[in-house]
Amino acid sequence: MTSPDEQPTLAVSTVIFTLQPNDSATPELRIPLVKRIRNPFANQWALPGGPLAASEDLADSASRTLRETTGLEPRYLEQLYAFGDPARSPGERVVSIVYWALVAGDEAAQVFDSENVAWFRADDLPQLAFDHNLIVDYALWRLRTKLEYSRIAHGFLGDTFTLAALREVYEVILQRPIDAGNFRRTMEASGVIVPTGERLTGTRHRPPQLYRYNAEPESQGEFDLGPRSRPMLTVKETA
Amino acid sequence: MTSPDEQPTLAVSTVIFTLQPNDSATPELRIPLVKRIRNPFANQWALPGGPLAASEDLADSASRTLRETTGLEPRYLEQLYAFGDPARSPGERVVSIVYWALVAGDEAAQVFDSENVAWFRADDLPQLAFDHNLIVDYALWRLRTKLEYSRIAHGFLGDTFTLAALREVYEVILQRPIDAGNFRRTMEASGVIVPTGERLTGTRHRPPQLYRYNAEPESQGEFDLGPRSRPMLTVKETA
DNA sequence: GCAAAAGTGTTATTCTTACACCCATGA
DNA sequence: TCATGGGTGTAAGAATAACACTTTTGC
Repeated sequence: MTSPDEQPTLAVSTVIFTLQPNDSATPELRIPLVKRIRNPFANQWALPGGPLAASEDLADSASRTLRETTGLEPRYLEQLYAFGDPARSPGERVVSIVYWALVAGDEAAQVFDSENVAWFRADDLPQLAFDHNLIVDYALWRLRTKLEYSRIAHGFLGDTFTLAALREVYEVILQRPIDAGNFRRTMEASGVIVPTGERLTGTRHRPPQLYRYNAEPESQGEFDLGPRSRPMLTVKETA
Repeated sequence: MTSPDEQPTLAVSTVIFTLQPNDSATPELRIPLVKRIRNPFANQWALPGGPLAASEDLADSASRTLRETTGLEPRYLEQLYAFGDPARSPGERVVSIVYWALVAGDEAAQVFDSENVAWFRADDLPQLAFDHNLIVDYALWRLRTKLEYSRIAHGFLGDTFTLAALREVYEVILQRPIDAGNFRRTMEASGVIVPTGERLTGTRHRPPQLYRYNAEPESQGEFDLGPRSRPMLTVKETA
């Protein structure tokens, strides 16, 4: 065990969500995990992360981990929780500050799938190292909760998207069907999305309008823990 | 500055809220601050807190700080945020994990008001050490936001209370009047409170019913980050 | 009786939800 | 023309909000 007066180690980990296209009609919510190569929990899967560099901001550390694991930039990034139970890591006191992030599904397709990095279905994880199962469950709860009152869903999508695609994000994450007509009206009234004027062709039905996320605020009453180096890394919303 | 490979220091601080009875009719939202006795920021006011002890849980550390500062036990305690900007503490890298807490107003009256601890109105603080003004603002935002959808208001009150007292908590924190009739119906329908059968006498009007907080769950869909040593220290609600 | 707050009733309005139905396109 | 979602209309029901009114106490 740790000697009594030793300083706890500080680590930053990230729960990275993506919606990956699938053979079955609906996409799946997936997260990337890395295989540990040393003890404790050698050979078990764990959240990507690592010790905090001496002069690195917390969000930057999460962002870097995300980039190193997936090769992608987060479309949404927010601090989740600090986990500090003295018994959560055998042999050493580790306090983990955990972030959660969204990346666009089409970009994430199969990037960086190596021996040591793999994507798992969020609702069907193996036994993970440390308390990481609990952490993912909490992140999932947070994602679902926040999706209902906030404007983060577009974080799973590209720059433009149809209303059907946006609705599908909600349906997959919340695991329930949503009335298409009501969804359209609610979204349009909220001002969160703006029609681009373009339409998506090539479908075998009426070509749907494409929308873009509305960067203008109306910032839903969120508290902005800025300033940060990049606007992407505030608590609330991304550019 | 810090040498590049030095481990950051970990501290735990707490924003402690109370509603203190006042000469003017309405109570005031106040928080205790401690005067720093050493650099950096010597002689400036700061949030109570300190370095994390080697085998102490994060919430326990917050709870201990609270007890040492106010002599009280928290009626509600929740993690707020981890602040880790590399520049937030001159000369040394400090990551602070901040909790926020509610204590009952009548208990907090004037306890531990010494040379080095004083209670300040939450909306009228002096310039604080570090980034503590930002932290308090965030905690205030969180308190106000959470009060609207959660069942934490009784954390400011004693074991039993009148509906008028509970409503006053909402009115003072949210800074707007609330319809007494609608408030009564909403609260009673929610099942959050239960009449004790007792009435409060000694007023110069009709004696109001006393209520007690309903410990039974209906746990508003909160995620319980337990187990902890004491139920008080979960993320959601207290016993 | 009067003041003051407790407690109840009632209605207008807004928000939510369900679902019917027409529209535009590819095949 | 048919199948398939895109997109619009509408009405019932629930939740919210505003406010009038009755009740019970102390003085």
